[in-house]
Amino acid sequence: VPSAPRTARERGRAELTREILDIARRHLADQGAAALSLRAIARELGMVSSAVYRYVPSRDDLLTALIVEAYATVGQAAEDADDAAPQQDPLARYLAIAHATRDWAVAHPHEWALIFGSPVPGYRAPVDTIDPAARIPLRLLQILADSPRRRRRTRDLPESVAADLRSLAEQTGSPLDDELLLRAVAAWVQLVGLVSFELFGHLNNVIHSYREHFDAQIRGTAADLGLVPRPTRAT
Amino acid sequence: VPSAPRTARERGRAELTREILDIARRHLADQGAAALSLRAIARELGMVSSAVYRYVPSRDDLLTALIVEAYATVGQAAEDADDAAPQQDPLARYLAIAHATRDWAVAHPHEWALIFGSPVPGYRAPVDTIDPAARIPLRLLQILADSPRRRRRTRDLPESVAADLRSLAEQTGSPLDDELLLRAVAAWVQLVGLVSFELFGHLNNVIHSYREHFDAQIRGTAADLGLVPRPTRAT
DNA sequence: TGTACATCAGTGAACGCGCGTTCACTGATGTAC
DNA sequence: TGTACATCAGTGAACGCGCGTTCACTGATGTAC
Repeated sequence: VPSAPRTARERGRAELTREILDIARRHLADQGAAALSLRAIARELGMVSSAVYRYVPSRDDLLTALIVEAYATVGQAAEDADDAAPQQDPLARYLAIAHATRDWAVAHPHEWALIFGSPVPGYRAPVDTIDPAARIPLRLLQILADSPRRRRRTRDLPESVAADLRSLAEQTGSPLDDELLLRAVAAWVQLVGLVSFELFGHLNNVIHSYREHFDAQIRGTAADLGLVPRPTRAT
Repeated sequence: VPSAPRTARERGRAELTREILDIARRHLADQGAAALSLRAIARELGMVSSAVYRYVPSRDDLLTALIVEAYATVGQAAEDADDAAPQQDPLARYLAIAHATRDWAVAHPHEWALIFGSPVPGYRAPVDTIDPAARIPLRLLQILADSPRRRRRTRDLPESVAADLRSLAEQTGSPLDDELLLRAVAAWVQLVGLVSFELFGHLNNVIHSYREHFDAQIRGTAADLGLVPRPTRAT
């Protein structure tokens, strides 16, 4: 962990590094990941293309940084929305996370495609992306854990699936039973799937009120998960 | 509709056209859509690159053909599986379609990514892709329509969502009510979402028994949809 | 059946464009004595 | 405070690669009389 930059060199380096990331982020947002090019970034900086290599080891590393950043920002948006919701109202929290995620995606479609679309050809996600990618699903698990649970009939799951779910529970310290864990995974898949369907055009000509449809679907799942709204008291 | 080819020229043309599509399909399967190149195809054919333009108007048209083909083959696989299932058993039909879809995707990951991943940059899907893309979801609607329905409490949906669903019912001639239509859309999103999560690596380190997990999730949704297994009679 | 003409497949060259990455270098900035 | 040396940012040229698409052309195949 380096301390605050001192020398002019260090300050310049920090600033240029930031600037490169800014430009890369903008190019990604405008054109998508495939169009991301170190030469284009250099051009915009008024530098020669090889100079960028003083700041970025390779195009793949830059892409990795953008992926991590995308996961981090959408995760942050979701967490902020969750924190701003009434903590005793699991339904409100669930809706807050879902809508914050969708709102971010609608505002940053190429970033969304980068992290949830088809993997970039020839690119393999490094370990750094695992933790930031887990932020939203972890919150979903927490909401379920914080929420009052009614007993439900548990199905018989194959041993292999139950093992995967037990291991998930251990890794996340979740108190949920297999049935709820399975539904939690489904909820996460649904959240991402709904947003991707919208952004990738798979609901063209079918759904027009995207936000309302999304809301209805998410509420349906919340009900299936047993998340109930806090009782409103009449005044 | 041209009749069966007669002249040597026509036969040659038909064969080469087929060959180009074969090679394109193979390149797509091996390397993904981004790596698809007319020059590479020409090279493999032992032709000069410009010759390919006698058979294919442009790279985008070739890509469109591959997209349509991918939708058609996965749709066909799903329909075949449905047709092979006992028609009076909606659960069996639902499972058959789901697994056929997943099996195809696992066998053709790049094709799957082409149709359900992020849209290819700079490419806009033409109208030709709409019909083939609708085959599987249409089957899902049919299964639900063919299946005995129990009354369920319908939620209050916003007018805009209800309108979208009514219009969907009209376009598909479906007798389902809003609640079931909404759940049918959710089921379709889930099916694609689960497969994409598996193929795109979003369940890495979480789920290992993909097939069993998929099966469990699909069965859960089938139960929520009210699809019941046909009662087995003891012999 | 034979000839004149039209069709069309495939060639070869070119246009114009882009990219990631390496490497020897100059000159400015920073550091140690 | 001043000098010698080390560090490092940015240059410019190059390597080696790829792509889609157009266009004038030759020569083979097909067709109409």
